Amino acid sequence: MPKFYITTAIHYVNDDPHIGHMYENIVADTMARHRRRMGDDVWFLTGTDEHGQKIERSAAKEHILPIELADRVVQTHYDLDKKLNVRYDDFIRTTQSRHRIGVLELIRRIEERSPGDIYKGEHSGWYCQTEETFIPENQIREGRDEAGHPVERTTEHNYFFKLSAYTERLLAHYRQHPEFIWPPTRMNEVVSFVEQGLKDLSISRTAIKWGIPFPGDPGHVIYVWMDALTNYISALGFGSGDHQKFDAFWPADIHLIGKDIVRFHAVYWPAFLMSAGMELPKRVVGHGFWTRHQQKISKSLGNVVRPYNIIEDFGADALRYYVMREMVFGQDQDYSDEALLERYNADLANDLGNTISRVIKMSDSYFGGKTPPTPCFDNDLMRAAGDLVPEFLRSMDDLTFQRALETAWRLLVAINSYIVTREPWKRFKESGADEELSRIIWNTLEASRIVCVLVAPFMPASVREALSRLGADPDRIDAAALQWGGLANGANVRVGEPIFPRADVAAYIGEKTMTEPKPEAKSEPKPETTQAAPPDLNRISIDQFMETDLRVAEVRAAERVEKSKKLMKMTVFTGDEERTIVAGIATKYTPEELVGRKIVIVANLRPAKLMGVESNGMVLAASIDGEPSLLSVDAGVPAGTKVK
RNA sequence: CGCGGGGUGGAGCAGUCUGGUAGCUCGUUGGGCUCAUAACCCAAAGGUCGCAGGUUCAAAUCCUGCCCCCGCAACCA
Repeated sequence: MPKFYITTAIHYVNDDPHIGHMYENIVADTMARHRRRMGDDVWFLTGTDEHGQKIERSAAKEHILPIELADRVVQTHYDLDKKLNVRYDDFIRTTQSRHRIGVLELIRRIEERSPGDIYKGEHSGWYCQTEETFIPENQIREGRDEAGHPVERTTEHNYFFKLSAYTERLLAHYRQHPEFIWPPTRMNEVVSFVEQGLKDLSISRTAIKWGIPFPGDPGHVIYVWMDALTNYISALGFGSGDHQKFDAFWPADIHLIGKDIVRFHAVYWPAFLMSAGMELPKRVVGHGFWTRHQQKISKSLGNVVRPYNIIEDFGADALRYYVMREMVFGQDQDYSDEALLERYNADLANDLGNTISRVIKMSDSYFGGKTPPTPCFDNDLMRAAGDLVPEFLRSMDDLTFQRALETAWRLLVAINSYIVTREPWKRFKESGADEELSRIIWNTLEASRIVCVLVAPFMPASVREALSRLGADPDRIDAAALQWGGLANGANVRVGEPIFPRADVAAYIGEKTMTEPKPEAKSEPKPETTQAAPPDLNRISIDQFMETDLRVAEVRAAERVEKSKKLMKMTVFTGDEERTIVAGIATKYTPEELVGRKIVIVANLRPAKLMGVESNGMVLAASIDGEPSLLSVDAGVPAGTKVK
């Protein structure tokens, strides 16, 4: 029996899970379920990354231990996976002892197989605590890194991994295994990155305490990648007395990850493994991101999507179907409740649900609650299924899930078309439940059954229900069940409430976004579905506010900053002095309309250099989608007036 | 020369690697059906596949150049 080992990235426990985590686990689960039903011996691993400074600090902020924070967030992942019907075989936490054992064993093997690959060196540079990494000199500006996080000058003695020695070997591996990285665009990126030459990698830290102590040098902890990536083998018992699973399942068939961490999985990880003399994973698959209004989803933008309400109200399968059907696998995709519900209505309620309900109802009323007595092995639906099933399977192998589902839906269209052409209701009136009618109805049931079996990995719960209503065995979703003829004659069918009741999109969206509960709405008002929890309502004191020196200033001169798209350099008079302020308002305002204008500035802001120009303060402006609108005061207010 | 992703009927998107009648969903229009969840079926309208060259018997697809849009970063203190 072929084995299939699939992993997700381990999720960092500094935040509750969002659509990105859900998506990754849904994809992995779907693939795992599909391989399992096709007969593979499947092992599906997911888990959490729980070490590092960010966790250490978040925990400290809440006055709890890092492990307590991790325990709490891990629980939300457990709960969510359960809700989503994500059935993993194992869940690894990097704080577990089995993981520590695996990491230490990997290091031991590297030292044994490739002496010198791990060495102690000095690492000095700008360290960003938010990113938990040293930032190259050229990316530092005003004490901050490119993302605006503060950096601090740090020197430490670290252990390094001799990544530089693997440049050629990695490139050779990519050449020999063009399928190693998917999709191909990511492969190109990685190749060009490696071709520029690799630098050795720092693999330990002394500044961090929350991690696995470095073997033989407990002042160091093992740094993120050497720690985190190893989960894929430590979870299999690598380094422990019980390595049966490791022997059976390593190397991984698919590491499913976000496109942002392809580099680590396709460069660092194989290099570690080469150094340890171990087999490399077969494939690194980088999926795209969910966006919100074409924007990257991020905590700081406050547009994190957590469609808990959708799951609650429409079921996990609705979300599972949507993400698999809507996203072209590998690319980015915009999320919206509206799109999800439209898909839900069009595909699940109208097509899948309605068709099943339609054929069951006919079978029920024409054949006394049973599947018809006569099967049929020569008809259009059988031929359609015969064409579509292999096509579906090919798409699954190609990871084109969107196309696979489209293919399954073509069979639904064929069923509906078949029904309309045959007009069974007319036939029943004319000649009753004769053999011809039996064949017709059986064909529609059988074809529906096959659609269900096809999509079972995508919507496990709904398909079980549908199959049992159709009179089929809900557990039979394997490759053999895709053959025509699986439906028994004379089995009980069951008419029931719609599996996918139609959603009133406008009403639902309206209801969910209303702040005031509808007086007559029978369901309870809920917070807006896709918005993150409202921002912290931590109030500040008046004293804290007074620390901000807001005052009126008069613009004396203004000019655009050269080569800059949005920066305007202004000379403003603050009542006692003139100073230079740079602001990102050039998209909206011209220098001419600014001069003479009275604006409001933050006067006691630390200076900062923008495009080489030092700015001493900040102008206040409201901004709509990045379009600034300056705050101003009446002309009579003198410059320097305090604003509060 | 910053990195990346795009530009395909009204909207949202496949298809581009592996050239060969331009496809899907929604929407619109007309017709049909009444078994089904106001669902379903059929048909129609609607596209110079960003622009310009080139390769080819044949280009949305390959090559060259250009234009535009969107992320990210440089620059929203």
